[in-house]
Amino acid sequence: MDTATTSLKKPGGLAIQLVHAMTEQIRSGRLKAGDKLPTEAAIMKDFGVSRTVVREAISRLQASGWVDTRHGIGTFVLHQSEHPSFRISPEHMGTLREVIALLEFRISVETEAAALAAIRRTPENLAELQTALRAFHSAIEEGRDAVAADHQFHQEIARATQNHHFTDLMNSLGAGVIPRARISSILSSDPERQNYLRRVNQEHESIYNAIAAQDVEAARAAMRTHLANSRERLRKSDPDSN
Amino acid sequence: MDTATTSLKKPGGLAIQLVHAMTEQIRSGRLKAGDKLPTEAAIMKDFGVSRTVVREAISRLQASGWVDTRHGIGTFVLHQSEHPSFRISPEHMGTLREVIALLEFRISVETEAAALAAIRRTPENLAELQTALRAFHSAIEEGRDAVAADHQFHQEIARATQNHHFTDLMNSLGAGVIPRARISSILSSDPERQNYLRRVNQEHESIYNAIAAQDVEAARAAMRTHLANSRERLRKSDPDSN
DNA sequence: CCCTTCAAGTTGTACGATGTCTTTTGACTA
DNA sequence: TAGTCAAAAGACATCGTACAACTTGAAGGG
Repeated sequence: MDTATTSLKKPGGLAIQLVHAMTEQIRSGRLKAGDKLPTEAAIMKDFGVSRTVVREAISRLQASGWVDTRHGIGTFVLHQSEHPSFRISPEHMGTLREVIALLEFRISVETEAAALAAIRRTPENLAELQTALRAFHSAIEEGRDAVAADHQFHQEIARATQNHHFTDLMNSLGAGVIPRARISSILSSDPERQNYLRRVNQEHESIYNAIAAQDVEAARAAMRTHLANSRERLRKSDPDSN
Repeated sequence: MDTATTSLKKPGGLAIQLVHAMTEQIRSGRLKAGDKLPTEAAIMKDFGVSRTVVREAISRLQASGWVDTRHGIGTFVLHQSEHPSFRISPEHMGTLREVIALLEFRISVETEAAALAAIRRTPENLAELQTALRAFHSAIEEGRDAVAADHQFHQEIARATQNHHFTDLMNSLGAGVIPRARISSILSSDPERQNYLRRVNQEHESIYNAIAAQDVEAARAAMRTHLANSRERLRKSDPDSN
């Protein structure tokens, strides 16, 4: 009952097969970078499938970066450039020096994110920020872990920029990069730890207030202060490392 | 107001917009891993688009690894890997708005990178920067493609920070994000293009001089000026986009 | 109670029609 | 003759309908 007219079986659907067929044509060199693909109508006839399938296949090729389609002109093969992915691996966070380097990197991204957030934050963003702020505060007072709320706060600032690159980056960093998660063992005594976290909370509130007031420079400064303070607190906790 | 009035604006195609809307729902947590997406019919109604658009959007989400569809059952959100890698997918570079968003992100990273480079650059870094600068200059004068040299310059600044996170990020962005690669078709006339590139070269030299002089604030300002100018040049080339 | 069959729901594919964008062409004007 | 602009043609974008394939779960018969 298998209409094995052409060849292979049915891995998934016609669109998938078509994607494979076309990527193979590109890989093999029959279609070089810059070449124009046949029109959708031509592909329909060549492979004996409907326009729906052709369009879905091309759509996937676009999503994968193989081709680029221009309205009213055609679809073209792109130069296959490698886009190595950027990721923070936990193995790189072994030394204090590495944690500080990451903090330095976060300063660059998050100070600007705070500035943009101050301009563009929506009322919804403010509400989410306040939620994270409250969660952080109650976590401190009740002695619970505040790392998740901390990360949530920073992530919501990224979202308030309305620029998904900031969100994506914060997302890729994850909650594991919150330095406090690592030094909780250093600050052993409970009062000292609470005092430390209250200072952090205060810095968060300063950031929030600047964003709420749409004060760009204040937001930038408050975020830089916050992260720079984090860096110094780390340095102080282990002076012989640097 | 969550129903049909979730209407969207102009950029790209409806499918792209739908992809963004859905990825945002996943990112924000409204759709968690394992959740079932609404049926295609429901999405059609929610967003007021045809099934063609819905299917194309879902197809792209599949290609990007966000969701998985099972015939006769539905589409489900996949659990993202714990440390999602940060990656600029060509899918996101389709519209001018997206290119500008990326430029905005680069401003945040590279202004700080320039500042750090001004402090920490080694003589070797300076030599590499000058090499890139010369390559850029000669490429302009000889009418060759200057994109590679441009990217090289920015990458070398990242390296001069002595913080591998900046290098890694610039590496992941790749040369494909140099806006000029996309607007070369816009600036068709050769004199106009050369004039444009000479301005860029001049801005690069300002950055280099500040870094060479170890003037932190000047480096920061020069880089911000350079990227902000790039953004404005883009905006001017297509004013109705914003 | 188990097995079969069927119905409903959902995704997969096909086809035709219309809208929009770009390039080309050709008539019209200076 | 040369330049300009509008119409036409080619190609992608979106829409709507119809039907096929697949899964699940419930009804029905043994």
